Amino acid sequence: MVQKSNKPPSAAKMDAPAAPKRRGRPRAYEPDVALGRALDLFRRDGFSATSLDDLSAATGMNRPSLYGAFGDKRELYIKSYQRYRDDARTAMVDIFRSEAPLRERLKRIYAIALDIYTEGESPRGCFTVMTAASEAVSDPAIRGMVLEGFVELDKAFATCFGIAKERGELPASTDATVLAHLASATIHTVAIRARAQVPRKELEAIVKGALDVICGAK
Amino acid sequence: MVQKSNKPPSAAKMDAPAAPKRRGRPRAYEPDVALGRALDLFRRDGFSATSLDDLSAATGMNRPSLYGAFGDKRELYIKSYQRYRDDARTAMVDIFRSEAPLRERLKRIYAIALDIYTEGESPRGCFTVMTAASEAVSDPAIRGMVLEGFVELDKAFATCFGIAKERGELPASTDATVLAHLASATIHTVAIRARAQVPRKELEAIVKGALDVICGAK
DNA sequence: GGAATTTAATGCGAAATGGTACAAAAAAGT
DNA sequence: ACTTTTTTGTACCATTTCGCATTAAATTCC
Repeated sequence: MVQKSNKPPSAAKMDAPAAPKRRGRPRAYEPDVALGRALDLFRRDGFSATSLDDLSAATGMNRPSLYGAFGDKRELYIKSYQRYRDDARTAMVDIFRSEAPLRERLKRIYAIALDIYTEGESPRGCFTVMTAASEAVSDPAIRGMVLEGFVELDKAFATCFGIAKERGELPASTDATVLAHLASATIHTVAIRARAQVPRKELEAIVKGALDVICGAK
Repeated sequence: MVQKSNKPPSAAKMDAPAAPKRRGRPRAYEPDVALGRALDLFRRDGFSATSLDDLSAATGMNRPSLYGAFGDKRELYIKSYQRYRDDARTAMVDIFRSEAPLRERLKRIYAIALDIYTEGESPRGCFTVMTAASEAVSDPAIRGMVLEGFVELDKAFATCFGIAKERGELPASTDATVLAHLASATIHTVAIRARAQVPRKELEAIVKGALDVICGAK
């Protein structure tokens, strides 16, 4: 029941608040790394195929601690999904805002997406797609998060293309929303294919083809 | 435990082989409609959230009968998936082969896809996407089927675009494979979004935009 | 009508599941 | 030293899960 911290907490607070001197017995786990482990499991097996025993083993926390720290299985799933989204967002937001030319920005976005989708050996893929496909979508709160994820990505791409239009990188006649949907579709198709373990080379080829159509053949 | 046959078996043998006079007690279920019900359940809840009790209730067959007819849960899932694919294929194959102009053919293909993805009220979506996202992809046989589904769709689109090129509907410089991947990506993105209950109108708008890019704005 | 055969129906059982009660442990406050 | 507070660890409970063994029913063949 001990947590080996090989993977650093992605949202590690660099400014440790100087040990707030909590009152009772100290925690034997670090919430950040525990949540990361839970996320890995949920991502591999989905919501209902992941048992609390599995989660307990993976996080190094026993069941009651898990419960106390994150709530029940559903809440833990939601928190895992939020964490996943936060990580993905922080990995991409700088690139979306960068000054680089359009094609370069898009290339970097897709490179990061492929990193996320293909890391590790067992089926990974995209948690949003996993969640959408799960029975958990019948939960309105979870479905809301998924929808939010879709529009967030669509918007990011849309503003990206809007800026490119202003810069003259795209003809003035182009519809930024349409291109954004195509760009999201490309994200989605590689996400699903990655889940089925299509090799990264093929995914990169699909991305390249999409970029040729979107930005104009290089 | 009785099967109400409101939904006709999609693969109904029109030529009933004149009652082959089976030997023992007659079946109380019709395998085709039972498989259809199982398919509906798996599609709604995924593999592991669907219990044999659920399946038994939905099919009107008790557990041992289910077992005898289709094998264990995994086999039933696989057969459901095969059935889904067969239905989808037969719904689309004629359109892929039709003589209609490119854009018309594509419009019909996507219309059928949206029919499949949005029918019913509870989350439906695409079984291939569901399966890919499920923990079942770690099963090599199932993963194989999913991959097969991807290439089948890619190929169908690719030959579609190849023919369009020969007909002069597309510039000779277009890469049929690249467009095929884009067309598949559009299928995938609407499949996922449909699962999250994005209204059909929005899905149709996404499809229209993609068609404008693929075939040239109308 | 009776044997053979195929299916239905009941229900059992071992394991797993999500969740919790409760006592022991480890720290800080007094 | 002793109380208070927080967390851990064990064990448990009720329910669900998958799979099967067994018996009862319905039909054909002889």
